[in-house]
Amino acid sequence: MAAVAGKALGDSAFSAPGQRGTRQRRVIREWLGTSAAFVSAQQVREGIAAKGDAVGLTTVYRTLQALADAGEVDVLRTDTGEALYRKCGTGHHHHLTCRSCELTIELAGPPSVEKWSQSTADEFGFNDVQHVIELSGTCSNCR
Amino acid sequence: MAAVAGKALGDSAFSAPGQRGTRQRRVIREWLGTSAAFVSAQQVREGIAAKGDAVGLTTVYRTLQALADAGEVDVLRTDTGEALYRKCGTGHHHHLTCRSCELTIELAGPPSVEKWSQSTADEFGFNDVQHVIELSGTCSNCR
DNA sequence: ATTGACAATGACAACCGTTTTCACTTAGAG
DNA sequence: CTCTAAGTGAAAACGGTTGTCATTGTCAAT
Repeated sequence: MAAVAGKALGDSAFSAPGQRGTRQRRVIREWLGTSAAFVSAQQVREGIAAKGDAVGLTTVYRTLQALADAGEVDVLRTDTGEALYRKCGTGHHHHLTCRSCELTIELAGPPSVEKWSQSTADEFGFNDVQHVIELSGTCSNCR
Repeated sequence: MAAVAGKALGDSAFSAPGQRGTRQRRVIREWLGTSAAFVSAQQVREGIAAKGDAVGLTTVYRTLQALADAGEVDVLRTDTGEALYRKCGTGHHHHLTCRSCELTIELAGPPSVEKWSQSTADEFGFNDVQHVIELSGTCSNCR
């Protein structure tokens, strides 16, 4: 149910068996690539509409979810529960976000967390640990 | 806007000017104290109802929010956007949560993060940094 | 003890992001 | 070209949360 096959199939995602290449998916992925910030599903739709393309909100939600499942985008929740998406660079990283303007900076984690999280997991008998670190503060502009 | 004054006022919260001591608030705080896990607003209400007390859902939401603002409870969001609350121990801490059963363990942070987050914030010109670390994994029971 | 002002409550409706439904369209294999 | 299952999207459903507003309760002042 959850897991999508998604093997290595060249560099074009959505080539998994039973997945079709449609205009909508192409447009959404392209648009995401141009945005550096975290955006909501609605913003994606608006951004695309502003370019003259139209994609149904339902499709935006479904596509973003698929991208998230495939690990192509990061997802995070605002404190109102809204989901924000962002095309993520390769590899593991964390975020420093301005509480006022939402400016987000991608960070490498502190060198020691990997070890710490693993040993903590071991200590409590947990497997497959993942860690998320979010820093928030007030950026120089919003000071 | 974010920061709440919350001075030392003895050990009774809800003593801020213009705040009254009501049955509902007492009951909610008491019930929270008996639950070690993260719970939703609805669960709080049900738990209280099961004890024979009745509190309106609206009041539960408002009270939990007030407690969260006052720093008396931790808030986190499930991946469905639902808010979960938990009476937190004193001081700063993090969580290790089982992705399957939601079992949550309270952790002290790795020793170096404080320094790291401060220096990272400095580097990017951010003030008032806060950090959140969430570890997730599969606990031994859910293996 | 009584009063009165205003905080608090709670049933209910509104909100809003997200998901489901379902009839219609379309990509792409044969 | 044809066929079929995947994809689409408008609209409705959903579910957690927040707003509304008439009523109730607290507590300081009397």
